[in-house]
Amino acid sequence: MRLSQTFIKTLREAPKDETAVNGALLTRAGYIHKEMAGVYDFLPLGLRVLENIKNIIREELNKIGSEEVLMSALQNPELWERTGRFSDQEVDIWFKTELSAGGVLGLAPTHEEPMVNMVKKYVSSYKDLPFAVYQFQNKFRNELRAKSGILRGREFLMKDLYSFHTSEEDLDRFYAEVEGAYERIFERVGLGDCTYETFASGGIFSKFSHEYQTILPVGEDTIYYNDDYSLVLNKEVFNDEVLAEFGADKSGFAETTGAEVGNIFKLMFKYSEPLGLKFTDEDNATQTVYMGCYGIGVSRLMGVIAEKYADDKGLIWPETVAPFKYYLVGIGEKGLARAEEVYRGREEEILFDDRDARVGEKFADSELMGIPYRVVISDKTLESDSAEVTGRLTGQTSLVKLAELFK
RNA sequence: CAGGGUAUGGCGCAGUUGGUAGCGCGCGACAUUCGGGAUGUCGAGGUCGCGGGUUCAAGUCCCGCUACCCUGACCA
Repeated sequence: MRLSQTFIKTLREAPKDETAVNGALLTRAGYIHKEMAGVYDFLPLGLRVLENIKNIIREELNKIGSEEVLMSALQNPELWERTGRFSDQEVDIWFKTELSAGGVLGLAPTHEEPMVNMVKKYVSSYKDLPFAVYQFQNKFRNELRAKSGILRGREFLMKDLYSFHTSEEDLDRFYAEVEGAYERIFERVGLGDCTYETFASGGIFSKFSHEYQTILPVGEDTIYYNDDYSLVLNKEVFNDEVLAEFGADKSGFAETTGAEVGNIFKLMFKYSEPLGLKFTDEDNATQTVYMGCYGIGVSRLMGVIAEKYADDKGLIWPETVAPFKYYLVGIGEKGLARAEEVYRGREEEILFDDRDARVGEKFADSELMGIPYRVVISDKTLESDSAEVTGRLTGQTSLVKLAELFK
């Protein structure tokens, strides 16, 4: 991508309504644009990061045999009334809207009901099970207070996966596979060493759920961990009774804050029962489908990575999610001409700063945007037929022969 | 939702005792520059969140509203 052709411009100062690190930097660097509290647009660079994260998630979920779909945001109240979840008393974060001909619709805060309802049409025998379906979709939640940039929005991108089984054993089997996939996902996006599977309240349908918490100062959850992080618990289940189950007590645990980037549940019959998702087993008996659901807050994940990897100069994207791998700067007539040649054919991995601007500004922007490698070609570097490559994370510079630049 | 705070050119800010707005960045033109957001000259751009009120006169005082931020609560 050529910087001269994008409509984005970086800002020296963050708007004063963006105080969170992720919101301030992502806005300054031109990744996101705020529409209103908790509602953001993703600009070309931001969308690329989002897509990179999505692709990592997609790869790992496909690997464990789940299928991607895309469901609607508009919801039919009748369906949700069957589980009692359309009531504002039961679920107090609904956005509701009206049909012009009369009648209410909801904007989906999650998708258990429509997913079960959709799947019902295709499931009748044990031979149809198991399977798992997921989507990347914008969720709408009427939060009382949106905050912290894209960490907690009213409209946000979520990956939600649902699995369907003939037995609890099979549900457990798949649940473990998801745990493995999640571990790989967080590892790949660069949060592997600070994200922990955490025990949290499972609500009324299971003893625990698992949350994936990334240790982060601005995280909203309070979590407790032991010496080697082998046991991490959300504050909501950090009590003597629960600890006893793990043969532990409160001593030896330290407190910190985390951002919930994922959450997985064994739903069992919570939705399949009221919505009538049944199957016929080998003995011709009618049984209820076992379910699990597994979420990842994709846009929040992007915000968490931005928070985690940043310094006083700006963002520092891990290569796996960076919008571009290289930030190319040509200096002087020869340097510029050579940069043009280098750029050609690599438009997808190079962000070419071909603007008529001074190098200082270009360098500052490359750092603000957090592109992993800055490549500079100038008279000086051309003397040795090389380019200067500087790592954003390390700050280290080295001369690399042009012929070996991308090897 | 409770408490606190803020609303003035695209962004960040200033505006004294009420007398129809000023700075930095950014933007346009020209010139000199050109490996760390350069310098100079000229120029465009706001009627001060919205609605009412007081007054000869309101960004500035009064009333109401809205939006946004922070802390907490909430988070199915």
